[in-house]
Amino acid sequence: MARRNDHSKDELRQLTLKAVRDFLAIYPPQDMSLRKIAKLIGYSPATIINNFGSYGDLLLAVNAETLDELHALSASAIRDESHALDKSQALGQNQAQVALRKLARVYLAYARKYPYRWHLAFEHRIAGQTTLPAWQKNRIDRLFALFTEQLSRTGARKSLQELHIASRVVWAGVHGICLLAAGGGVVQENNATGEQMLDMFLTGFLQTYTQTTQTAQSTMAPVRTTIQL
Amino acid sequence: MARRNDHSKDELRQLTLKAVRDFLAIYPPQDMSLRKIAKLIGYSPATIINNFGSYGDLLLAVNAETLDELHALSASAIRDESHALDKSQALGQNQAQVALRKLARVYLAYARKYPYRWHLAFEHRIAGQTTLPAWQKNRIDRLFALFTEQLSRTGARKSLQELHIASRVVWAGVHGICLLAAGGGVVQENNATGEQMLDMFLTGFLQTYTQTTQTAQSTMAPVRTTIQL
DNA sequence: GTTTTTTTTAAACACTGTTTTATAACGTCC
DNA sequence: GGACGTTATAAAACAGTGTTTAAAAAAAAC
Repeated sequence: MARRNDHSKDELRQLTLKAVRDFLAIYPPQDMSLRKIAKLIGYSPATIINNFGSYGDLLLAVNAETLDELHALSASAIRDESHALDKSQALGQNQAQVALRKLARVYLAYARKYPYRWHLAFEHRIAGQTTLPAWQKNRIDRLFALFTEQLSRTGARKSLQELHIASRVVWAGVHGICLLAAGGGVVQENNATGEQMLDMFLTGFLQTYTQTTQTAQSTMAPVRTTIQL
Repeated sequence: MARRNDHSKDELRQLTLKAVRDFLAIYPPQDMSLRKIAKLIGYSPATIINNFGSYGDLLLAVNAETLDELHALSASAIRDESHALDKSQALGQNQAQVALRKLARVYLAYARKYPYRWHLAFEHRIAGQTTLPAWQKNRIDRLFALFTEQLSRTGARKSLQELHIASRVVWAGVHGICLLAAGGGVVQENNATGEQMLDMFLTGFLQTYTQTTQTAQSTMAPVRTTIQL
């Protein structure tokens, strides 16, 4: 009940975060609790709250780590394609497509290797928090930017708006496929491998995306603007 | 503390389910609790548990309703395209594509209209339950089947395996886009409308899917089979 | 050596889902 | 009609949750 000075404030932060990582390597998020983590690191629940603000903020900090790690892995995976000075435009276009495929693979591999942490980062909703803090939103945007960047290098002539939408579509597709392939959610898929699904998705999307011009794309009229249920 | 006989067993079930629906029309799932629902229907928490087995089973029952409703809306939305006796094969192929677009729109409209219930049905994981019961898995499969059925009518010559994968890809894409467009999750998108994203996704996918033959599809070699993190 | 500040926690609080136990009402039999 | 078993209901207890409060001990400042 008194100060121990075993660890500095930052050491204790890292210690806590590691405990959460270790826990989520074995057990799903819903089995985790503030008190269990406290017992794991040998401190009281109140100490963790003092350092992070709340249990929700602790989860937010873990998610920030996860997003950083995923971003770092993604950026490093496409560094070759991304940084190479293109000899020809055609080569650059191909490199962009290869890079997008690698991005997708990294996502899938990550979701498979750290399913609980991945799940927590993308699905968790802080209780009272209606909108997540800016520093967290920036991390999400940084992930989107990787897709946007490569899409802009495919050589397809698109408006900025279409590029923006396309990056969201690709991200959403990859994310949805990872949900199916990495399980953890309600829906789960065993017969089809994640790699097969990613390949089919990207092949289909990129083929049309790179060969359709801006106007031709928008002439594909929607069935109806909105559906009223 | 004694039997009241105000409602029959089944009436009480319906009463409880309606209370949950009403609650989730306003408040997110994480704000809901067994005790709040009990207070809402004027019964004790133990009564609900007696009728449903556990709080988790109650949520499962609500999710079953949600999946049934979504399936019914989907099936009814494509009934015209689906049941029309095709005069020509080309017409049938086009009808299939229109049907797939409608399916996607229904999903998006539903996710927007009932975001909390939609979210709960597809993301919620019952605490101790590692696999969900068969009657729930069947409901998911029935949703997939709607996509599979329409995809098989597009006229694309594919193997059963490819058809299976394609239906998962389309579902995953639609689901991912709904996650972005309907919010509720960590990631959220405001600049691009869900309709735009769905159109771009389906246009891209269907164009390649319907024009590529089985073998040509599989010649598109993957970058690497698996990525080691 | 005294005072102030900082770190830490035990205990209390208001919740949560679940189990146990008791009781009141119903249906059935005589 | 009265006794008996069954069924529905809930109050209370239980073990758990995140959070707040208050107190105490160690470190730092003077």
